[in-house]
Parts: sequence; structure tokens; C-alpha cells
Amino acid sequence: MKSNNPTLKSIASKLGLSVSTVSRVLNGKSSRYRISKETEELILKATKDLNYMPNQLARGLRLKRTNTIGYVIPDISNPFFASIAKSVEKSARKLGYSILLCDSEENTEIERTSLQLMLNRKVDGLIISPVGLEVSHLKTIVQTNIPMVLLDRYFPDLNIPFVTSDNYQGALDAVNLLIENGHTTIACIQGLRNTSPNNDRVKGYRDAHIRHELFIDESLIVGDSFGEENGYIETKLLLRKKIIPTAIFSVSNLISLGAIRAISEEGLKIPNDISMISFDDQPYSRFLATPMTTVAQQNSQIGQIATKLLIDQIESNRRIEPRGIFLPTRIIVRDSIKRIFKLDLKALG
Amino acid sequence: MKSNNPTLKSIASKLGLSVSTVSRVLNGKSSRYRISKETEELILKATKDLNYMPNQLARGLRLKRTNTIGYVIPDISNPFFASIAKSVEKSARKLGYSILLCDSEENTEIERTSLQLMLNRKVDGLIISPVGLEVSHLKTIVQTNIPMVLLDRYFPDLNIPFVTSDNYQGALDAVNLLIENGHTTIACIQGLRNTSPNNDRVKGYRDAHIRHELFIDESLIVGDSFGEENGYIETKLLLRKKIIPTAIFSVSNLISLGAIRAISEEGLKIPNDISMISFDDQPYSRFLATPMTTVAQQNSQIGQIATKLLIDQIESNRRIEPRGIFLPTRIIVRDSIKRIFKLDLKALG
DNA sequence: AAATTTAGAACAAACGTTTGTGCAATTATA
DNA sequence: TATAATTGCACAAACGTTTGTTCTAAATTT
Repeated sequence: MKSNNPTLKSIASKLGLSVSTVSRVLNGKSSRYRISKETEELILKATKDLNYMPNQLARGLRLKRTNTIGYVIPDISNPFFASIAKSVEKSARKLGYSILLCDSEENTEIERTSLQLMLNRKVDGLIISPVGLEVSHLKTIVQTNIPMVLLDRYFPDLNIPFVTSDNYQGALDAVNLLIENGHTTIACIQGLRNTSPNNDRVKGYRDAHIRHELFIDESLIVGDSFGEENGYIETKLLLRKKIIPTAIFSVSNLISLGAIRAISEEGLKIPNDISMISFDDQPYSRFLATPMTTVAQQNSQIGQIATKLLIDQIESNRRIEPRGIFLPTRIIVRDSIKRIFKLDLKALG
Repeated sequence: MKSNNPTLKSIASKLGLSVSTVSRVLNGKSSRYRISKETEELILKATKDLNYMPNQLARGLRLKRTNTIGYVIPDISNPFFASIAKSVEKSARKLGYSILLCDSEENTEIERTSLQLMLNRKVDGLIISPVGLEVSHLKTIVQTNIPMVLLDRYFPDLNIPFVTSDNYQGALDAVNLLIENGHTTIACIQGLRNTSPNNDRVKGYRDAHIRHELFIDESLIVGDSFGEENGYIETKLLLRKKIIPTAIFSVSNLISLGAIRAISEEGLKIPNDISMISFDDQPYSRFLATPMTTVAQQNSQIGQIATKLLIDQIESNRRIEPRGIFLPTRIIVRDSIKRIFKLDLKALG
């Protein structure tokens, strides 16, 4: 099955030289080891002719360096992660690294085994967008001293560098916008609980209320996943409540899609019947039935920074100080928020 | 930097045994090589305690098998490819393989070097969604005898198994639907020319016309990329023509997004002013300003079948007959096609 | 002419596995 | 009791690199 590629040995014997000489020439160490110009050219020509390509397995084994980085992601089909994956792969490639990819399916157990797999394959470093609920397996990996950076989701009490959006500020801005447009009973559909993006966004939601001295109705903070189904179900329930919220703050793009589905099923219109603002801008956001006001993240930048941070760590061979990097978000105003008058609690009371 | 993991050697010397014995026990060959129950248990316990994990680099070097498959994709941020990537990764993982991912950015040169990289890393097989314009580098890879399968895009004259949608039939159905609704001047916005999905779809477009004895206006077949920008530009131009088409057949989801952008910029409405049908169904398709009628592909199945085909090839160690697999598409009717009366050529003539 | 330096390359170990074969001690067979 | 078979494991090569060290012959110096 396998073709027998040329190896250093085969080339060396063909030329009547030793393996080490060939290796040295190919690694540009001819002068340092006093290989004559003639043999150098001989070797260069032969390797070119035979199209020699070094076996990276053997190389990695010897060098303890594979030029490969492991990337664990909770859902590659989520366009948010897909676009980040794109920039991670691209920056890594530019710097001479390949990507070993695993999709953890938002499942800590898969994440754990995937990471183990990657360590066995001797990746030089890890970029992880962790599921974010469990941290013990990450702690043991930290102890191996392998360079790593967390992406999107982080653990405040864990000494690992991370890069993520300023989710707190983004959520604060979003909910402020809602409030400034007169909304006071605002639902928040959460993603996976106890993950950092979710926590930070919900905290932003709460603090926006506090700043405006608005009552926080805990029953309006619902949901437990970043997926579409969660958005659908929770919206269905929200629309059945005695007091229907006038606006929804949706914590992810997929949640929003589910919410839109529920809203249109109930025969309601955005923003006339209910307003909405959603985390994650997407190419299609502006073309939705009612163009969605969103809080956009800098997806490509997140991926690039994380990758460069990691590779810097790998190549400098030093542990960088494990600070987090928060990238600002940006609100893109479209048509999904209705300006309403304040005839709410006070007016009704 | 690196922690010194336990190796077969370190374990063997700790136990006063030889490396080979430890290796055989761990590979379940104790009985075959007459290792006593006691030493077996001794070794098993030690490896458990030390959390021994075999170095896959060394293993791969020795075994000439890495349990890794290379996956080259033109654009991981395109949701079509992202969803396929998800299913490829998942099926591969289930069968014990990891994915080495490269994004070729629709660039043959990057594709070429990425493939070379993967060969050097000794992947066991390749799944390629080729850019599709150049084939020479693929031919040389075929000669190495490494198992491979093409995905989405294929080369009719190349002896490589592939799996793709029945793009011809899908396009035929799509354009037929347009024609049945009374449209006779239908534009086709193409993707990357001379790639198989594009060719097959355009051929479907043509044949639908031929079957209905409709004139094919070559000036209505425009475009040259699967991206959003192409959709935007070509639609802008189409809407400036003397005779504006009554419908657009868009060959990809991104093209459609661009087309929608242009149409709305011109102040036109779908489907009242212009009808549309688009290849690729997306979660958001139903929520667009006017829910889009699409031809859906079986993304997940495409990925699964390709992966299983490849791994079967790898593990059976035989070349499978290089047949192509075409998966049927399905039209999802929504609201983007207007039924119009036949007051076209004949009526005007 | 003898001793020393230098040029040019080979040798060999190591990275961590897997696996064919060899070898001593024990047990079974004749 | 001598021989044969079996048990239980060790030895060593191989996979394809990289790299510290050594070796030989020629050139230079004394």
C-alpha cells in the first residue's frame, strides 16, 4: 500500500555518503560542519530529483517538536466557532503550524479524551474553547507544562492565558440599549450555565438593570444552552407568561434563531410585538425578516490573537504571564428594537 | 518545558523487566507471548499508576500508521463546509481517527502545500474538498497510493472515489420549479467555474431550459465564485440590464446573501419584483426577510459517507473501486418564488 | 622530515515504539 | 536419566531523523 519514499538513508547510500552528511546539508549546516560545496550540491540535486520530503514523525520524535497545535472546539458547525477556526488555522499555517482539530460536542468527557489524544500525538501546544463546566482535566494538563491558551471561555481561577470578548460590557451595552428604548421587562435567554461567556453576559444584563434601578425578575432569566432548540423552547414559554416581556436579550446567534421561530409561530412580529437584541453578528443578520440588532464580536481577531499568543509561548519556550485578553464588542443597530413609551409599571399601578 | 512522561523504558526498568515485555502486555499479547499472569498484572498496575500513555509519534513511526486523516477544505467558515466538517470529525473520532485540518482558502497553491504537509505527517488517508480547478497535484498524490476520497467537488476523469450531492438533478429541479411558476427569463449566478458542483448545477439549469424548449440566454449565466461578494456584484449588474430576469437561480448560500443585499439596495422585493431559489439550505433560510426556497443537501450524510469510505479503504488495505456517490437533494419550498403568468415571449411577440 | 592543523566526512547514540528471535530455567516425555 | 518440550522473558533490530564525537587524509607549520 505504502509507496517507499526516499529517506535520508536511501539517498545517502545512493550517493555513497553518510546519513548525517545528507541531513546536515538539508538543514543548512553544511558550512558549520565543513561539507564541501561539491557534496552539498550533489545532495541538494539528488533530494530535489527524488523529491525527498522528511518524515515528520521521525523528526518530531527526535526533536520533540511537531509543529502541530491541537484545537478543541465545542461545535464547529456553529458559525461563531467556524469563523474563529478559520482564523486560527490561517494564522497557524502562516507561522508554520498545522491544526489537529477535535469537536467536543459541548461534552466534557469528549473534551477530556480529545485532549489526551492530542497530548499523545505530541502537539506543541493547545488552543481550547472548553465546554467550560469542568476544570479538573484542564488542571492536570496545566501541570504537564504544555503551552496552552483558552479561547472564548475561560476560568477566572485558573492560571491559563485566555482571549475572549468583553462579554460583560457587550451585554451591558445591549441591555442598556433596550432600556434606553423604554423596555423594562426584558427577558434574558441564557446559554450553557456557569460558562464564562454566559456568566459575564448575564452579569451585564443584571448590572444594566441595577444601573437603571430596575427590578430584576429572576423568572425572566431562562435557558441553559447556546443551541437553537433552547431558544425555541424558552421563547415559547416566555410568550405564555402572564406578563410577557417586551424585549428579549438573546445570548447567542443560535438561540436567536430558535426565538425567532417561536415568535413567528405565535403569530407575533419583531419588533412590533416584541423587541430583540442578540449576541453574535452573522452575515445573514441584516437579511432576517426583521434585520437583527446584534452585538458583534471580533471573531477573526480572537482567533489570531490566541494563535499568536500560543505560538509565541511555544517558540519562546517560556511561560507567559497568564493574563486574559478581552476584546471589545460592538453593537450593530438594525430594526429589531422598538422604541416604546414608559407606560409600564408606574402607569399600570 | 516538557515534562518527562513515563515511557516503556522507564516503566520496564522500574519493574526490572524488559521493554518488549511491557509493550506486549499493553498490546494484549501476553498470552501469545507467554507472559505470566503475575507480571502482566504488575505491569498493568504500574502503567495505570503512572498514567502511562504511548507516544503516538514513535508508534506511528514504527507501525506506519498514525490513526490520523487529513482533511482539506476550501473554506471552513462557509456553513456548508462547517457542517460537513462536523460530521467528518465526528465519524472519524468514533472510528478512532483524528483530523488534521487545512483550509485551502479556495487556493490551489495552498491546497498543494497543505497536502504535502499532510503526507509528511504520514496521515493514513485524505479527505479533500478540492478547489477543483487544478488536478495535477492530485494525480501525483494518487500515485503514492494513499487512500483518499474527494468530497463535494470531484474530477470526472480522475480515478478517485468521491461523494457529493446530485447537483445536476438538484439544479434541474430548482429551475424546473421556476419554470413551472411561469418564469422564462431566469438568471443563473454561478460559483467557481469549472468546478464540478458548479458545472453540474449550470448543466441542470441549461437542461431545464432545454426540456421546456426555452431559449438559453448566455448573458444570464454570470458569476465566478461561491462567495457573497460575487452574488452582490452580479445581481447589481443583472438588475441594470435592459431585460431584467424575473428570477434568479443562485448556486450557493453565500451568493444568495449577496444577491439579497443587492436586491434590497435597489429597493426591490423578493418575490414580488424578482423571484429566487438558492442552493444550500441553512438554519436561517426560513427566517430571511422572505423565507428562501432552497435546494437542501444532505451535509451530514455526505461527511459520514466520505469518512467511512476512506477508513474502510485504510483498514481493508485495498483500493476500492473508484466510483462516485451522488446523494439526492431536496427542494424546500418557501416564499421566494412568485407564480407569474405566461405573458412572456409569445405574448410580447 | 616530523609534527601539527585543517578539511571533509563517517560513526553512533538517541527519540519511543513493535516484533522476530534467542536463551535459560523449568517441566514433561521417553 | 537423558532428552525434549514448554514456560517466561530478554535481546536486538527497525522505523527515519538529528547531533555530538571521532576518524582519516591532506595541507600546513616547524
